[in-house]
Amino acid sequence: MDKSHKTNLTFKNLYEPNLIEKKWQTKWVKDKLYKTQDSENKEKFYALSMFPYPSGNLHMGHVRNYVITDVIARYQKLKGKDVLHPMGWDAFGLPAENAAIERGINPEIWTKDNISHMKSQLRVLGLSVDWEKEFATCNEDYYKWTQFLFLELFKSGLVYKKKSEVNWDPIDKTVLANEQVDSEGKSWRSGATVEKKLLNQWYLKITNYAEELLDDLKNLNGWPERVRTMQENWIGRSNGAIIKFNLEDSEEINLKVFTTRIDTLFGVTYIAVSPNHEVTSIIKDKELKDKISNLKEIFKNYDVEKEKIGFNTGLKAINPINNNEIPIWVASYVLDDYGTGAVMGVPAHDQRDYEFAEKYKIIIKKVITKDIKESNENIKSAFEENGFLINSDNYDGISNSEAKIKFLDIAKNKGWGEEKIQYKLRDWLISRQRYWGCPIPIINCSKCGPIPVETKDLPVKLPKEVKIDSNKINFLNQSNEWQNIKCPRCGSKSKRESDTMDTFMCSSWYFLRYPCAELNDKPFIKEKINKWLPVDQYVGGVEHAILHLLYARFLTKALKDNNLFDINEPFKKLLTQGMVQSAAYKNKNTGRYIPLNKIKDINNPIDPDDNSKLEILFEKMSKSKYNGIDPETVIKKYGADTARMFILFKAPPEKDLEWGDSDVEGQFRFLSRVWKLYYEYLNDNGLEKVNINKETYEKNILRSMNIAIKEISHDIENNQFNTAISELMKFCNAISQDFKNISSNLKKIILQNLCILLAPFSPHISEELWHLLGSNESVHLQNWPEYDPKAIILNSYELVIQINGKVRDKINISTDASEDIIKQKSLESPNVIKWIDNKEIRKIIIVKGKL
RNA sequence: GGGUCGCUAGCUCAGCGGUAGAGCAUCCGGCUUUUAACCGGCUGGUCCUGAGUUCGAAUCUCAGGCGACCCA
Repeated sequence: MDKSHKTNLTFKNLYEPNLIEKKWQTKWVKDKLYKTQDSENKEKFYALSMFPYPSGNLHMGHVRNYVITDVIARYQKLKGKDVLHPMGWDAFGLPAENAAIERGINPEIWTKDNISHMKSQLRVLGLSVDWEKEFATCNEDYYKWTQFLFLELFKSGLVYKKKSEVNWDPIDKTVLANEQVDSEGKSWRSGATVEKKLLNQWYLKITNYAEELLDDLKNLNGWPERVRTMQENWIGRSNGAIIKFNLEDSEEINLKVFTTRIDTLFGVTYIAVSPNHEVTSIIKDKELKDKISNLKEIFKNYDVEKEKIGFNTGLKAINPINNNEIPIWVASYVLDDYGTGAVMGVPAHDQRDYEFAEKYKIIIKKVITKDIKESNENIKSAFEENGFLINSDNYDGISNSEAKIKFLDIAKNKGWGEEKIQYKLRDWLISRQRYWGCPIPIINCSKCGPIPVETKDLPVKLPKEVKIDSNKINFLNQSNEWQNIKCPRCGSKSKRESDTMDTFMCSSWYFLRYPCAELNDKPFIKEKINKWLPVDQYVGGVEHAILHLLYARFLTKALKDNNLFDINEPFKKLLTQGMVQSAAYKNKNTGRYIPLNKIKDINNPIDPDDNSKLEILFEKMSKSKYNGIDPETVIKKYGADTARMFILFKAPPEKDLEWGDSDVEGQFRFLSRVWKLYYEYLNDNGLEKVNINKETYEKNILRSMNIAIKEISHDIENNQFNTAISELMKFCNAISQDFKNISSNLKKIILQNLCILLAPFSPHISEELWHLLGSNESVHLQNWPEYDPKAIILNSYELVIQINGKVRDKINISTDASEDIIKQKSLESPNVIKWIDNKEIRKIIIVKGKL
C-alpha cells in the first residue's frame, strides 16, 4: 500500500479536537451565531447560569454550571425558540480589595484583568453565549442602575436606617446580613465567628414581603423541593399571639410577649427580656444596672446556643389569666429584634426555657400532660408535645389545642392579647463598610437627615484616588473631596454615605438587565422584561438556596409593586448542580493533605514524611486539599467536547460529581468512534453491499434512531443529561452494528440526525462532521428531529412466557397476533409443556406487547 | 429527636409493576507504529435486609439497617 496515501487516511481517521474547536469558535463569533434573536412570532426561552465572581481562574464548578445551561440553551434553539443565553460578572466584593491591600493593586484593574482572563478561559468551552449582553456589576453604567433601584425602594418606603446590634465579621471588617451567618455563627465568606456590634445601618424591609415570599413558594413547581423547604424554614412563619403583661412597678410600661403557646399560660413562671428591652430602664438599683451593661458587653461575643445566662431584675409582672405575680429576668437567649424582645418563660414546655430555669432554679410548673393520671412526676426535659391541661384552674382536662383557641378568645375579649403571625425572617442589612462595592446614594445632612441622591445625579461614582490599606475600614471616609458635599435641599454642609451596598444587592437584579443590557437611559424596558422574564431555566449552586435566591425574589416583587414590570417571580425553573469533587489524599494521623506529586504509588498512597497509609477521600476541589483539576489542562489534552461530555455523563446534574481521568478518556474514545463512523462513511461512499435482508436492517436502524430522538429529547427536557448521552452511545452502537447493510441514502440521514442529536452536548465535533457531510450551514441552526412513533413499533417481538411469575420461555410472535393465537402458540412451546406438566391451568394473563 | 433523599455489576449511574441495562474498569481475542494505543468479544448482579400486596416486585406498602442533606 502506498505510504503517503495511508498517512493521509490515518490523519483523517484521527479525531483531533485541537484542529477543529478553535476554528469553529472563531467562525461562530464571526457569524454572530449566538446573537439573541427577538422576533415577534417565536416562543422565547431564557437560559441563565448564576454569573460568576471574577476570582481570576475558571474552576470545574463553573464549567459544570455553564455546560449544563449551554446544553439546555442549544437544545431550545434547535427546537426553534428565540433563546436568551447571556453571561456577566458579579464583580464587586472583597477579594479585589484584599488584593489591593496585599499587593497594592487597584481593585478595578485587578477585577478587569480577572474578567478578561476568565473570559478567554470560558471561550474555549464553546458556549452559545451572546457576549454582546455581557456586563460587570462594577461598571458605572451598571451600578448606576443598582443605585436607581435602591432609590425606587426608598420611594416605596422599603429602605430605612436603624441602630442595632449587628453581625460583625472581624476578618473581613464589615457587617453581615443574617442570611450571611451560618448556623454556627460563622461568616459565609471568611468563616470567622461573628461578633455583635451596635451600629447605625441601612436595611431593606424584606419582612414586608415575608408572607408573599412564603406563599408564592407553593407555585414554584420547577424548583427543587429542598430549596423551597429551606426558604420556608428561613422565612419561618409561626402563628401565635401577642400577650400584654402589666407591671407591678409601673403603670406606663407594659410588657408584650410573642408566644405560639398561649395554651401554656398557666405554666408561665418568669418573663425573660433582652438586655436592651425598655423595661430595663425602670431599674434604679445601681448594682443591677451594672449587671445589665455587663451583660450587653458579654452579648457582643456571645454564642446563644452555648450557654444561657441572665439574672433576676426584681421587677414583677402580672399574669393576665390568673393575676399571679411573676418575676422578670434579663436573659441572653432573648433576641432584641425577633418578636417583641421578651418571652414568657414556660420551663415545663419549652426546652430553652427549661434549661434556663434549671440553671437558675426557677420554678417549673407542668400544665400539659399526655396522660392525666400520671401528671405530677418530676420532669427531666420540657414536654413539647400535645396533651391535656392540668394545673390550669377551670380549664383542666381540655386538650391544649382547644385551650389555644379558648385562651385567645379570652385574651381578645378582655383586651390583653391578640392573634399574631410572626416571621423568623428579619430585615436585610445592606450596609457594608467596604470600598469595592456600589455606593449607597444617600447624603447625610445634619439638618435634613438622610436624603436620597436625585436620579439625575446618578451614578454616585466610587472615588478612584482612595488609598486602601489594611488598618482602616470604610475607606470612603478618607476621601474628603468625595465625601463632603452640600445638602441638595438646604445647602448646608453634609456628607455622602460612606458605606457601600451588600454585593448581593447587585446580583439581585442582574437577570433583569440582560434583555436590555445595551440600554443607556433606563435599567430596563418594561415590555422587554414582561417578554423575557421569568428565567425559564436557572442553573447554579445550592449554596445560594437562601441568600441570592431569596433576595432576588424579594427585589423582583418589590419592583413589580413599583410598577416597573409585571413579573412576580424571577426564576421559573431552578436546577441546583452538585459539586465537582476529586480524590484527595489525607494523612489520618496528622490531618494533613498530601499533594499528588509527593505520592509515589497512586494505588497504595503513602505519606513520604511518616510512611503512614493515606486515606483517599472524594472532596470538593480546593487548593488546600491539592485536588484541584484545571479545566484548561483537561481541554488542552482532550478538547472541550470531551470535557463537556464527561461532565454531563458522569453524574446527574444535581448530584456531586467525582472526577475520574479514565472516564474522561472513555468520553474521548466515544467521540473518536463517532468521528470514525463519519470518515468510514465518507471514504466508502457509493459502496453498497448487496444484501437480501437490507429492509430488516434499515428498519432496525431507523427504530434505533427514533428511539434515540425520543429518549434524548425527553432526557434533555428533564435535565437528565447523563442518560441522554447514554442513549447517544446506544444509538452509535446500533449504527455500527447494522451500518454496512443499509443504503447510502439512509446512511446519510442517520448521520445527519446523529449530528443534530450530538450538537447540544458536543458543539464542535458535530459542527465539523455536519459540514463534512456537505452542508454550508451551521448544525446549530438546524431543526431538532421529531421522532416517528410508528418507526418504534416492532412488527414481531420476543414474547416472554412466565409461569407462576418466572420466565420459562421466549417465543417470537408478530405484533398484530390476536390473544387466541398467542395462547395457542404459547401452549405449543415445548418448555411450556414441560413446566405445566399436565397441571391445571388456572389463569392465562396476556399483557399486549410484553408478556 | 423530626423531615427529605438515596442504597441496582468492582466504580459512576439508568431502569420505577412484566426478559436486569449503559459507560468506565476487569478478562479474552485480533491488529499494529508493543513502558502501550486501537478494534472486537465475553464475563460480571441475594437490585441493603425482612415482611406484605400481586399471576408476577429492583419497581408499590410497611418495618428495620446504613449513608447524605435540612430543621430543632
